[in-house]
Amino acid sequence: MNVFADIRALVMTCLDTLEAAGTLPGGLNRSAITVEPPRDAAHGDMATNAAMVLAKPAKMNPRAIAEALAAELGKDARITVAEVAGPGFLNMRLEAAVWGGLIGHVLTSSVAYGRSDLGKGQKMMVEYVSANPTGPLHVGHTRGAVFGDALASLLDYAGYDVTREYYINDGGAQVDVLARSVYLRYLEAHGQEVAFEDGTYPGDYLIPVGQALKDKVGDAYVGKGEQFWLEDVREYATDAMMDLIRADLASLGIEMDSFYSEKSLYGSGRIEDAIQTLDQKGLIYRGTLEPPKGKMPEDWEPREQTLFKSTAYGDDVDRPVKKSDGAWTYFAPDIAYHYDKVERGFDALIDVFGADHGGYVKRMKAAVAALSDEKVPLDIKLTQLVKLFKDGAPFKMSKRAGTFVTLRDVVDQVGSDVTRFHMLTRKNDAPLDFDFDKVTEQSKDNPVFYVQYAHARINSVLRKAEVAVDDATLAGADMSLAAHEAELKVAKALAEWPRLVEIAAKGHEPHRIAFYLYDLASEFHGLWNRGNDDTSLRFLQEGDKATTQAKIALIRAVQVVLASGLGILGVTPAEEMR
RNA sequence: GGUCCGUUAGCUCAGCUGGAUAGAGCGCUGCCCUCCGAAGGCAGAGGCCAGAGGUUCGAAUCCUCUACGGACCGCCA
Repeated sequence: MNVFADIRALVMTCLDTLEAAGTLPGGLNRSAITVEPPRDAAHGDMATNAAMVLAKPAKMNPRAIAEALAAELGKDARITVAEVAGPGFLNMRLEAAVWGGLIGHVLTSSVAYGRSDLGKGQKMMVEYVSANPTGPLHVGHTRGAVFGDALASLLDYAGYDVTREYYINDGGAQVDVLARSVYLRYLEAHGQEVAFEDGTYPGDYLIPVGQALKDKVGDAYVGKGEQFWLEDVREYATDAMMDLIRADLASLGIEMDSFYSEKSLYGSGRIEDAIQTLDQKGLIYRGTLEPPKGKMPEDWEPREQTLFKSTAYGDDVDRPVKKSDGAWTYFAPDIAYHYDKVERGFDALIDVFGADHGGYVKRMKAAVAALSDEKVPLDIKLTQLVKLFKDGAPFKMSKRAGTFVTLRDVVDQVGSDVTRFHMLTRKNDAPLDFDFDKVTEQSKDNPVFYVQYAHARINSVLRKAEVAVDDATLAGADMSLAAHEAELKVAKALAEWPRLVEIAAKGHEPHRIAFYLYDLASEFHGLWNRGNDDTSLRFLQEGDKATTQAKIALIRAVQVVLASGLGILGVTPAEEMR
């Protein structure tokens, strides 16, 4: 049940009637007609722009259309007032019973209230994290992980068939570096002195990996050249790193549906296939790129390469798929990987990258557009930097100084719920401040706490109530007993939930959920506070079971929606505050 | 030099894809709370939506240019 959609449908019906009566010409495009909450609640419960949208194509005065439409809408039992305002807005007030009915509906639907069939079961892939398997995840990855996971849940809630995937970059030179680094730790485990030169990973996290390798193979690799051990150690080490990463993700409650190995593409013919497919479309050629404008790299010299004509799909320059020595660039397996996504039958793709990958957006979109004949849309969401603060002062990360902050450091300090919620209180493309002290503060300033507190507070009322508080009973409560203007305001906030889910899902913007939850919590706390002055607004009305039940039904409905929203964000609703 | 992102109250940020008098929290100012629901509550001040053009019934939102801040910019992943 979506009250806004219901009323929009009613507007459509009324327009049909007007057309049939000859008041309006037929065949007008109605797609731009919206039914929304007005910015100022004093204008009513809902407003439609129908008259203004239709005025031009109908060659009629918007106010004339609005007045005819208002008369028609007024005939519906749900509408108490429909009046024309300003240039042709149509403001409507709804019968209190509509809001009361909504509460019953929320309680019988539970988490299904707000679910949408917007996605119509379309297959959608969200690729996220995809960090190189060379070490534990750090703070930057954390934001991408949380964002991607919440986005996936949101799309699932909005009716898409979602697959969560991690692309393992295990095919490039960085995993050779990893293997060499682990080998050094392996020698160390055998009691040798080793030096970590530039270009190796000196992190402590590889010590147990070197030890485990020793336990597994003994001294088989000691004193041997790379040709004997590199491949084995590489595989062993990347597996170990992926175990580490999986555990990191699990600490945030993230579980991928699948992991896709870049390495598996090499030698399988898939890269060749993908490039050949582009070639057949006339998009592959041999050529030499112009030098980059502005700052010229010192060792730049023109070289002929195999290029993808990404400019045919909006990129700024064509991109190399083969290096001058004939080996694939990193871009080639990426193309093959995305081709594979298309071939697996996904209707739409989303990639979540860190902002430092912003330069690859156009070429990746170009590749997918070319490979899917522009049938499969690819949206790329970039997550901006996380700025860490401790005691109010910026906290600089440095590998060298040992102040490198991992995902695990953050989760261990503030917990998964706080981390996840806070990371979603900002748009993905705006930088985010993360203050270790502020995010755990128990005050109204902290949205995480404020939303959780609302949920817990409702629990506390439910515990104290001396009436039946199961949802089935509450759903049957006489809501006319909780129809004070302040209470209707809360019900109206609940009515916006399904609409908000669709808006957030369409825009791929999970942060909207977090902001909505804050607003809803704020409505609830506001109602609670009014009960301090006006005892008739308190939820527990001694000696009046029917009224108490109606009031509890209202706040229990709030709790249902809070729980649904928190569920999308991957945050556990708090049962009580410590 | 180019591309992408950002610029909204003193500060940190929302703004429902073009709607009415642009919102929230913090901070500030003034009231209220010392028994029953204050890990606070109520009210107020505070804005040329970076700037300039354009598009139309209507622009913080769309287009162009400019300024400032950030990220990235053959053959590293």
